[in-house]
Amino acid sequence: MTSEETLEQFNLRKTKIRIAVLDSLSQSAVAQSYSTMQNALHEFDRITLYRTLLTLTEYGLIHKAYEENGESFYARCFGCTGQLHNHEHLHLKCSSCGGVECVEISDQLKSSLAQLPFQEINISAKGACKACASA
Amino acid sequence: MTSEETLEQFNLRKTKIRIAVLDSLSQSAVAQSYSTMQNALHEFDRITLYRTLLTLTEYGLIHKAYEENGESFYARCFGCTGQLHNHEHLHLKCSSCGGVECVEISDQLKSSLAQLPFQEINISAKGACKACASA
DNA sequence: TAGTTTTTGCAACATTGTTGCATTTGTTGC
DNA sequence: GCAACAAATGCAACAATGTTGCAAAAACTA
Ligand SMILES: [Mn+2]
Ligand SMILES: [Mn+2]
Ligand SMILES: [Zn+2]
Ligand SMILES: [Zn+2]
Repeated sequence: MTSEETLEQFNLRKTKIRIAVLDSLSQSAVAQSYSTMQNALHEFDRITLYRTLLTLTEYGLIHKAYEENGESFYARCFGCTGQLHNHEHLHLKCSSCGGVECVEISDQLKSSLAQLPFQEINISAKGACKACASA
Repeated sequence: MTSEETLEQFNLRKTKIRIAVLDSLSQSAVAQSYSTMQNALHEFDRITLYRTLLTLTEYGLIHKAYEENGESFYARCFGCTGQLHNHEHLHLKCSSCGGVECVEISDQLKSSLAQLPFQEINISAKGACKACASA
């Protein structure tokens, strides 16, 4: 599904920056930092980017995968809603390249997490990302 | 063990702000935000607080329990080192009062986490904290 | 207590978060 | 396509935090 179709489906106006952000995150294998996106989308105002990220997060189209020292990383969501955000994966911050990626987790871990009486459970970890581990 | 004794044990100089920070976090049942600590310790410079938190974190005496929208919460560590930080608990951000607390996790979840090939695994969740849930 | 090392306080700057408001853009009905 | 309306954008403005350099002060050691 294209980014335009996705926005339509969620009754969101199809604006340039929303399409650009969704396109960018959909094509990216890793999460993107706010500053990276700001550089890539420098034709847009940073406040507009800020509000775009808020809106897309609110509607469950993207999620903040990681935040450390004021640096936030965003990734495309698949099957999330604004209400329920229990990602069935963890967020790995690579100690080598600094990148952030979403990593699948075991069924055992999933079921352990499912028993917790909380919402928006988020696991983050540090280690070598796929690219750096295989290099 | 007093904060002074702890600092001594780690070969850290016993400065006023380090003692104050350790005292404050040791007595607190919940994690404290940077701004809360800054207000409480307003007799110290904020950069000094910033560096104090860095140092105490580096030595494994405290840990950043939660960070969101640039707001960081710190809590006392028990049995951590600067190297190994796999907390066997999760960090709950209360949707009601906004506080952050460290919450024990099940043995099953612990063992699931132990199988992950990563370091510094951190689980955060949102929900009602102990105080707000019982109110 | 004197000398050495570390820490602090302050200046300085960058980045990000956040809101208000006028202008522009997207959508809908004609 | 065009007008009208609602929503989003761009810009100003400000607060908060992150980060480094450096001189003065404090902590430690002999
Ligand atoms: Mn993710
Ligand atoms: Mn904790
Ligand atoms: Zn990597
Ligand atoms: Zn609470």
